[in-house]
Amino acid sequence: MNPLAIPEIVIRRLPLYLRVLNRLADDGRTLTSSQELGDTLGISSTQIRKDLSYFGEFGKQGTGYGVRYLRDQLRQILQVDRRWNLVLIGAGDLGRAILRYNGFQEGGFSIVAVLDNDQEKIGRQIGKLKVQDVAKLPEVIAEHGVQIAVIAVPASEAQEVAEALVNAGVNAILTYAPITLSLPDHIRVEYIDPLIGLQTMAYYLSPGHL
Amino acid sequence: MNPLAIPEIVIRRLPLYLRVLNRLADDGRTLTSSQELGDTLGISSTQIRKDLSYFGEFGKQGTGYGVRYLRDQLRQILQVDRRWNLVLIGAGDLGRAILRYNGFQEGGFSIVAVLDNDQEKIGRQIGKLKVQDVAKLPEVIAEHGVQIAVIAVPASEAQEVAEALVNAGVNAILTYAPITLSLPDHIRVEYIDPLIGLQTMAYYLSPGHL
DNA sequence: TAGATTGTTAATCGATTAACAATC
DNA sequence: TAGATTGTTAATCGATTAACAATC
Repeated sequence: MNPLAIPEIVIRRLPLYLRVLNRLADDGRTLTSSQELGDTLGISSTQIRKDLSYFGEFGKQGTGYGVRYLRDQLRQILQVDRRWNLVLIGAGDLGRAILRYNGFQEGGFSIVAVLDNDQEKIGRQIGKLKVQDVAKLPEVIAEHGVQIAVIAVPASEAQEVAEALVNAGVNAILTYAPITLSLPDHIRVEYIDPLIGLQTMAYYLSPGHL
Repeated sequence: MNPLAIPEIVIRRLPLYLRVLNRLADDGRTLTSSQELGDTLGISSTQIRKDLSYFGEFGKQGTGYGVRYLRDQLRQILQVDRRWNLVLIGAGDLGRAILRYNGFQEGGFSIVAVLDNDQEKIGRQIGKLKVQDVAKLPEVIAEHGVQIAVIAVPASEAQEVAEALVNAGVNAILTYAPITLSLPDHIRVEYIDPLIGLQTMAYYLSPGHL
């Protein structure tokens, strides 16, 4: 293995740090510390300093971190100091909610197209986008240089959609369908599944755990 | 610490196992193995057997696991062999998407009320539920014996809503707002934040990582 | 019986944290 | 200077996995 490889669990915490830094910057704060970041997130300050140390030295002893500076550095590290074009598959309620959520935009991602296979939905306007036929997938992907797709279709269709996306050249997928996708190893997949959290909480809410 | 305490990371995998078992049962399968479950989820078979061993012995050597039996056992362990009543705060696009998603229902959770603070939305019908004034929170929680709430309001309102929920007696929260909630330690909180996954993937999509 | 698969132990691997020198 | 906080090392802690006896 690459001796410089950074643990994925570290990479996964960087967006959390970035989220807090964005918030601090919005609040007009100029300085922060690993202590403050950790308290906000429920993480130890040591862990935050250790995580950051994989990438460089961003703070000043006795002073802490410049909020904007650290934010910009994290954006660079995560490659969200530029814009990623996304396609969204599925124009149902969930798809619409995703389209109206500003967070993607603010986080560095632009949804440039929404596609569906339902003739009823194709052609409808949602915000600034018109729902396109999923058959147009290859053209849309090529046209916008899309590398990341978002799946918001029923579980029963997700695998098929995912394969079409991969065939069209996408190499990362964020899926809301509660099903494990079976795809080539080099395709990155992230799952959003609210049931995991709910069922985990249910376990801890049972009498023996409270 | 309790020497019998089971690592949370183990608890968090059980819903994944349950999801696959539900699927296998729907497909009419009667037997499975740790190998098959692991292959489906991208987890080692050893880890699955080890995880299950915290709770008992559910399989037969040489044969594997009965799909329905293991599914029922996991439901019992996770306490989703019964129904949990949820309240949903926020009747925007996301709230509506959550209400129409069957997965909660199938996973053991029933959304029994939806509340909002927007006079425009209060009184509207969404599916079987009428949007109620968030001021009614305490009564609604008491009436339905709600222990778990789902937050689908903008980030700027999430902390306030969370505090109201805790005051009304809720002790677990699933939140879609991209903000870390500051709440008493005994309150369980689960976060759904699509940006974490997207930004993690962006990191790995950069030229040096592909 | 032979083959398959579980449940479990012990070893390995990897992540977190305590401690502290450096230094602003 | 005194106080605060970083960056880093080494120790600790915890999770994963390899190996295998048990047994269906």
